[in-house]
Amino acid sequence: MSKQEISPSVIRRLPRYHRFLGELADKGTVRISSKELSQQMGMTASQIRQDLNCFGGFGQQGYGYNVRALRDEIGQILGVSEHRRTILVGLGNLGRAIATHVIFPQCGCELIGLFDSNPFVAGRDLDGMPVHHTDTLSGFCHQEHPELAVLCVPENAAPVIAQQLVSLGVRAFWNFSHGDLHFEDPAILVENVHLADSLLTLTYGLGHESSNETAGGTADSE
Amino acid sequence: MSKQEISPSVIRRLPRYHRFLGELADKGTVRISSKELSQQMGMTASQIRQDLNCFGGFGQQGYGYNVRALRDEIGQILGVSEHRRTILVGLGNLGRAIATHVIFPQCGCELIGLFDSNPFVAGRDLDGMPVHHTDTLSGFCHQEHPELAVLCVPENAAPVIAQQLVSLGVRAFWNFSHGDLHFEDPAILVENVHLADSLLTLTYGLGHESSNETAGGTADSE
DNA sequence: TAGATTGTTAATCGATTAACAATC
DNA sequence: TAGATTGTTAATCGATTAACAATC
Repeated sequence: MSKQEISPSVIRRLPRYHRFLGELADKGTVRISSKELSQQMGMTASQIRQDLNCFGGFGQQGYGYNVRALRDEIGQILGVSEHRRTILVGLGNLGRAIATHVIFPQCGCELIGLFDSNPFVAGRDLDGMPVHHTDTLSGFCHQEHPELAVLCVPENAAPVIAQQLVSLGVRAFWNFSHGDLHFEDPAILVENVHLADSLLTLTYGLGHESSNETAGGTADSE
Repeated sequence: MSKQEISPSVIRRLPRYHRFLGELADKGTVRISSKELSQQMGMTASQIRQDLNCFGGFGQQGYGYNVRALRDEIGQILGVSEHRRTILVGLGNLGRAIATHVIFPQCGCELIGLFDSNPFVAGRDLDGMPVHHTDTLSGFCHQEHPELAVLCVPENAAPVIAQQLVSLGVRAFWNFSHGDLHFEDPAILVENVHLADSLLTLTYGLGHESSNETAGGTADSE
């Protein structure tokens, strides 16, 4: 119960634990030690135990961890069983892909509305869900009270729409628009996703790979 | 010239510097001090200077940095002007969105081939680029020598295709398939992207936001 | 020259790893 | 009980911040 400021580094590792444990559970693995898990995940057993103990003693000495129970505990912490009311704004290539590819319910999110400012897109369906026009955002939010918004709009539109949504009660943004979103109010959560940034770390790595044989070969990327 | 093992933390910040400086340059800003930039980016001036000095003295005492020159230097380091021969495998929702949404040339990548195992997808076009069948990967690679592959295939297919591609000379993977890719050989670079992981950090934040007023409000997410 | 701001060293902070006593 | 493995403290390591001399 006593939540004592978990570090961001730990939080960012939780989804990965959840994923690995889910796959182990699916494979029928019942128990696992921090050592085994660490080898499979490519990290130290110490770190796993340290991380998990931020939240409580999920293991049992001499035995290890129950895979399914641990997965569920972490799922609980992440909130995968919640039903966060979520809207998605901007149904270009990326927006459509996010809407159909990301399994929102598995992340504790319920996609309750899709929006686009293009009248040729609004009015149509996407996978059976109607796409509304952005002009109707205000009315929709007053009725439906979404708390999370996925932004797949152009860079210049993002801050404006985000600001409007904040005034309509949205408290968290998953932002795919180019350009970082930021709010003074620390209660408004923002997760800026920049796919190109991720690609650039690869090209950086390739660029310096030709100057090989030189350094100690510590070029691992995960 | 003397490359002395840049830390991953620094490397991951480079694309963001590049982005901000690009926008400043577009706005016509000629010079900027580490202090000004730090305020705009939400970080310390110390960190900026420390980061940049891993690569050399790009600034000038008493003046600051020339925006355009610095942007170009960082672009150079990241390799944005390269022409890495790149293929994309898997043209489902996500694959199509990546192919059309990510501006590969801006990341130093040249998309030279699209592949899918579905015969109804292969043979068609995507934005004027032909989609080949995965069966033709081997022949294609022997001729075209791609060095980077974007994987948007299902989880179970990813390791198999990746292994095949490594044997065909591919040295870097931008992996969007569920499940992490990993190679023993440290010369093979992998960047695993898990969009759901990113979303889960938001839902985690929301989940604990109700227990507000308690902690010191250090809930910033960037 | 005086003012500003870098490049760089030193101090601090946080995160990771190692070690081991507790305990199943 | 003996063996295994956790929970947790202490040691190490790396990354961030602060400070300041160098210099434009």
